[in-house]
Order: sequence, then structure tokens, then C-alpha cells
Amino acid sequence: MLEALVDPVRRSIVTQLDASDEDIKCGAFDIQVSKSTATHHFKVLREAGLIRQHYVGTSRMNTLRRTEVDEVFPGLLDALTAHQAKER
Amino acid sequence: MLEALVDPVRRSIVTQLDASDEDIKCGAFDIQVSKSTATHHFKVLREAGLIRQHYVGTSRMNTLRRTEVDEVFPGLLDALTAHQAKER
DNA sequence: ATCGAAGTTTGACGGTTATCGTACTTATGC
DNA sequence: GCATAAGTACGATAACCGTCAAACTTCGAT
Repeated sequence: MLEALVDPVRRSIVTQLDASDEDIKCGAFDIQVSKSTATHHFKVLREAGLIRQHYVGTSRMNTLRRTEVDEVFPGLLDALTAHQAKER
Repeated sequence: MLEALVDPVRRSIVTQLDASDEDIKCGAFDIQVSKSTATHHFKVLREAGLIRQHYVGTSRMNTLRRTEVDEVFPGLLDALTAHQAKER
């Protein structure tokens, strides 16, 4: 899980999800990588238990598993987003 | 800093330091890598700002920079050690 | 039925990084 | 002084990981 959060692209995905109050589809994230690379990152995040995905038509929606993550790693997401916010 | 904490050996070093109330010299850690590899990890941790080092004779003592780390990344170390403790 | 939009899969490439052994430095103890 | 102990420096090697392009699948719209 920590390993999933090391990559800056994946961190960006997580913080964008955390900042939004709605699910976000894969193609709608603000990331500068190719589609195939994006797919790879979503897979890593999913297998790490950080996000959940479900299809809506051809789009795959992403949900942050906030409470579940907080359960196994209390404080981590807060620490991350707090640090991210401070850097802006 | 997050990147420094990805490696399992370095995480182990950090948690061992956090669990101890005294500084620990490089050779006294419970890690299964060669001396030269250990030196490498200590260097990474030092440059990431996670530890501080000072010599005592021929031994190099390691100190966790607890408060400084908490300052730039509140909650991270707590989350780490809490999670580690839960896994034991 | 056909076309396009959204993702996935696969294979390849490149860079970073963890690892080790060996040789070196420095300090302590005899 | 000399030997030993504790780290460091330096290559070299191997594995991992992020990246992309290309070919493919699937769903929806026209």
C-alpha cells in the first residue's frame, strides 16, 4: 500500500479522488501519461486496496476506499493530503 | 521522504529506531543485508531527512528525527509504526 | 452494421535501485 | 606499531518499475 503511494502519478490520482466528492472515470484525471500507463497505475491502486472500480457504460469509475484505508493505515491519507495541500 | 520509506529494509530501520529509546549504531540493527548495502540505506535515510548520525569512536550512531519528520509529514510515522505494531 | 470512444493487454525498452564483494579508511585496544 | 573492528567508496550485476506503442475488446451512438 505504501509502495502504491510512492509513485507521483498514483499519489496524484489519490489526492484528486480525495478532493472530489464524486467518482472519477479513468480518462478524466489530470495526469500526463498514456492510456496504457494509466491503466497500469489504476491496477496497482486497485490491487493495493486504495480504490474500487465499477463500470458505467464504457467508462470505468474510480472510488477512493477512504474508510477501509483508514482502518488498516490510520492517518496515512490524512498525512498525505495535508502534506500535498501544504505544498501547493 | 516517502520514497525512502518504501524499501522494507529502511522501514525496518526506522521502526527499530522508533521502538528504541536510545540511538542505535549501524551494525546493531536487525537487518539481513551486507555492510555495504546497509551503508547505502543509511545514506538514503539521512539524505531524506529521516535520521541524523554522529560518530562515537568507530561506531556511527543513528537517531530518528522524530519531531522534524512530524513537522513536514504529520501523522506519517505514527501511521507507520501503528501499522507495523498491528502486524506483529 | 458501423464507427468511435474508453480501457485493456502485451511486449519491449530504459532508468533507477537494491544488492554484493573487494578494497580502502579510521579509530580503538593490546 | 599492529591487528582488529566499524564503516565507507566503488564498480558490477540483476531485478524491478514506469513508460509507451500497437493491437485488441466492448459498449454506445448514429
